[in-house]
Amino acid sequence: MTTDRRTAILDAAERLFAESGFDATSTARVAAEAGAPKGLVFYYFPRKIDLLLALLDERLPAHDPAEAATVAELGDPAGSLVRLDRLLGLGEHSSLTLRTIVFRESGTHPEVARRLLALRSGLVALTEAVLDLTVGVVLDPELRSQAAHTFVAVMLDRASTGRAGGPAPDAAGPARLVSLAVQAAH
Amino acid sequence: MTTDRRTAILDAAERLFAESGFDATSTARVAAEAGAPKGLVFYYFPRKIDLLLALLDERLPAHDPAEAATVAELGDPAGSLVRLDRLLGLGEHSSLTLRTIVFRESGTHPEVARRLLALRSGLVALTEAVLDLTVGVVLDPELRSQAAHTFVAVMLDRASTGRAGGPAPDAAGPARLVSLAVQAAH
Amino acid sequence: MTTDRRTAILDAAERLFAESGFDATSTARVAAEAGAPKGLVFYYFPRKIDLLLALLDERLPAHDPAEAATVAELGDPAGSLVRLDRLLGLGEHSSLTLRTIVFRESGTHPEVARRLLALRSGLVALTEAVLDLTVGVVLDPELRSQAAHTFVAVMLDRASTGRAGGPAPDAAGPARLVSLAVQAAH
Amino acid sequence: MTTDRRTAILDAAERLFAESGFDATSTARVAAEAGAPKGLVFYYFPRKIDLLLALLDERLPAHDPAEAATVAELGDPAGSLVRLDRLLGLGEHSSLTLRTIVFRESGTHPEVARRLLALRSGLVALTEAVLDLTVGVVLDPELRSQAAHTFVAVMLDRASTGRAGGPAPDAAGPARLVSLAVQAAH
DNA sequence: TATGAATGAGTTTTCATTCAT
DNA sequence: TATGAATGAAAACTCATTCAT
Repeated sequence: MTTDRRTAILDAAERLFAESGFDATSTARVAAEAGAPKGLVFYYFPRKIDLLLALLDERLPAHDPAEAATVAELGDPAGSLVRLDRLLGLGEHSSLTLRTIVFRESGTHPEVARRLLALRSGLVALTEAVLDLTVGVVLDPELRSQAAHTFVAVMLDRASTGRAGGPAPDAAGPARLVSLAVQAAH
Repeated sequence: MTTDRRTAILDAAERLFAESGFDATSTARVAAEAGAPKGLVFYYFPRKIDLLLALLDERLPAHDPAEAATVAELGDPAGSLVRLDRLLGLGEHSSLTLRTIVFRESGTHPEVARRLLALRSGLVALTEAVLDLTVGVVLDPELRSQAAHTFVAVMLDRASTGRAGGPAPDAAGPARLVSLAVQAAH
Repeated sequence: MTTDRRTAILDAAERLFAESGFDATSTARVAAEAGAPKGLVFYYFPRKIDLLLALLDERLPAHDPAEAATVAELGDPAGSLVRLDRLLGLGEHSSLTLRTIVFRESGTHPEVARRLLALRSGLVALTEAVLDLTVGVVLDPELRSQAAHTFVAVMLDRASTGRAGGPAPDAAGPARLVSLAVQAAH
Repeated sequence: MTTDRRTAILDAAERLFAESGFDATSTARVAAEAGAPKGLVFYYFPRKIDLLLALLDERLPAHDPAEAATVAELGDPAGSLVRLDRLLGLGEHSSLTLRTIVFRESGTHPEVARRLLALRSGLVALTEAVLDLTVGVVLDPELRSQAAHTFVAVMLDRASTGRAGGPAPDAAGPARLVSLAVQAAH
C-alpha cells in the first residue's frame, strides 16, 4: 500500500515529528525514512511547515457535536465522559503524538495555533453536549462551560504528561470529578 | 543591575526560548539580545542545552507543601485554590513562559522532561495539602488525588492555551468545580 | 487566439524574463504563467536557453535601411530622428523589455551577445541612412558614424534607465543634439 | 596583502560577478576563488546580495562636481570631455565590470537600481559643470542638460557594448558631437 | 574573564531536466 | 502532441562550537 509516495512521506513525517519534534527533524530524514528522494518531499509539500499542516488537516479528526448522542447515557455523566474520551481516541498513541506536535509548534506557527484553538473549542462543544444529555436537569450555562473546559483541559494535558515519561492518566478521574460537581449543583 | 552579564544572557535566553522555542533560537541571537559577545555565551554555558538547564534550575521555583497553610481557609476550598494559584504565580507571565519552554522541550530533552514531572508532582502535593486544610472532613485519598491532578492539569494547561492566542482562562472556574466535587462527596 | 500553447509559453517567458531576469525565472513559473503543464515547455523548448533564443529570433524585429525613406524629411534631421525612434517602437514597452533581456543576458550567453551586436549595427545603419536623407550636404563619414552611434547608444540606453525607475527620456533631446552637431559641421 | 580575508572575498566576487553575472555566480564559487571557507562569506555578508552592495558602496567611486575644474579647458569642450572620461576611469576594465553588474541587477534589486540612478545623476551633474567651464557663453539650461545626458548615456552604454564583444568605443566621438552641438547654439 | 573571527557540517529549498504514459 | 510525477545536484543560508588572543 505504500505505492502512494505522498502517504509514505506523511507517515514518515508523523512518526519523526512525534519522536523528535518538528524543528529537530530534517526534511532529509523524512525523505530517507519514507524511502523517497529529497526532492519529492518538496514536490508535494513546498515548505517544511506544509508537511505539518497537511498532517493536521488530514489526520486530526474534526469533532461533530452530534457524536454526543452515541456515548451519552442519561444519569451516568461519568461513564459517558469516559466513553466520549474513548470514542475520540484522545488517549490513543497516534492522536497523542499529533497533538504533542500541535502543542509544541503552536507557539511558533500561527497556522498551527489556529488549529489547536479550533480543536479545543470543538472538544468543549462536544463535552457540553454530552453533559446536557446525561444530567437530567438544565445546567447553569456557566457551570456547564467550566465543567467542559476543565474536562477538555485535562484530556489535552495528557499529551504533555505522556511525553514527559510519567504515567498516562486515564479519563476516569476527571470524569468522576466533573460528574460529581455537576450533579452537586442539582 | 545588569552588570551581571551572565544574568543578562539568561534573561535573553528566557525571553527568546519562550517566544520562538529552544531549537529555533540561535545562540547568536541570545548573545545579541543580551548585548554580549557570542563567545561569552559559550564561556558561561559550554553547550546550548546548558542555557536551558540553567534556566530551569535557577528560575523554576520549587514548591513547598508548607505553603498550603498560607492560603487555605477552612470551608472555602474554591477561594483557597484561587489564592494558591495566585501565590504560585502560575498565571504570571514569567512563570508561563518558562513553563511553555518546559512543555515544548520535554519531549526532546530527557533532562527537561524530568523537571516537568517534578514540577507537576510538587504542585499536586501542594494542592492536596490545600484541600485537606479547607475541607472539613477527611477526604477519600483517591478523590483527593483526582481533584488535585485535575486542578493542576488545568492550571498547567493554560501555558498552551495562552500561547495559542486564546483567552487566558483564570483559576476561578476549575477551583469552583473542584470545590463542588469535593464537597459533594461529603 | 491563445489556442496556440507555444505562443502562450513564449508570451509568459517574455514577460517574466523582462521582469525578473532569465536566471531568476524558473521554467516552472513560465509554465504556470502560461497555463501550460511543465512538460510542455520542454516539449517545445528542450533547454531553457532555447526559450530565450526563440524569443530573440521571433520577436526582435530586424531593421531594414530602406525604412529610412519613410521617416526622413529633408531639412529636418531632428524631427526625422524622432520619427525613426517612433517607427522602430524603441520606446515601446514590448521592445524595451526584450532589449532589457538582451542587455542583461548578453554577458552570460554568447548567442545572445551576437544578437545584441547585430541589433545595434542594424540600428546604426538605419540612423546613418536617415541622416543622409535629411541633411542636404554630403556628411563626413566619420562624423556621420559618430552621430549615428551616439543616437543609437542613447536610444538603447533607455532600457537600462527605464528599468532603474528613473524617468524614461524621450528621443527629442538627443535628436536635437545630433541634429545641431551635424548641421554645425556644414 | 591578502591577509584581509574580507577583501579577498570581495575581490573574488567582483571578478566572478563581472565574468558570469550575479545570479550565475554561486557563493560557494566566490569562497573557493577567495580561498576562504563557505561560512566566512556569510559571516561578512549575511545575504548574497550584500556582497554586491558592498562592492558598489566601497568600490564605485562617488563623483564630485568639483572635479570638473581639473579637466575643463575654456574653448575646448571636446578635449575636456575626453579628459573627464579618462579622469573618471569610466572606460577602465574594473569600473566597466562593476557597472555591467549594476546594469544587469538593477532590474531585479531595488537597492542596486537606486545606486545606478545616483551614479548617473552624479555623472550628469559633473558633465554639466564641465560644459559650463568650457563653453564661453551661458548655455541654455535645457540644451546643457540634453548634452550632458547624451554624453553620459553613451559613456555608460559602453558597458553593454563591451560585454557583447564589440569594439569598445572611445569617448572622442561623442565628445566631439556634443561639443559641436553646444557650440553651434552659440 | 572576554572576544569575535573562523569553520564546516547540516538545513531548507530550488530547479532544469527526464520519462513513462 | 501532452502530462505531471520523479530526481538529484546544487543553491543560499544557518549555526553550534572552537580557539587564538
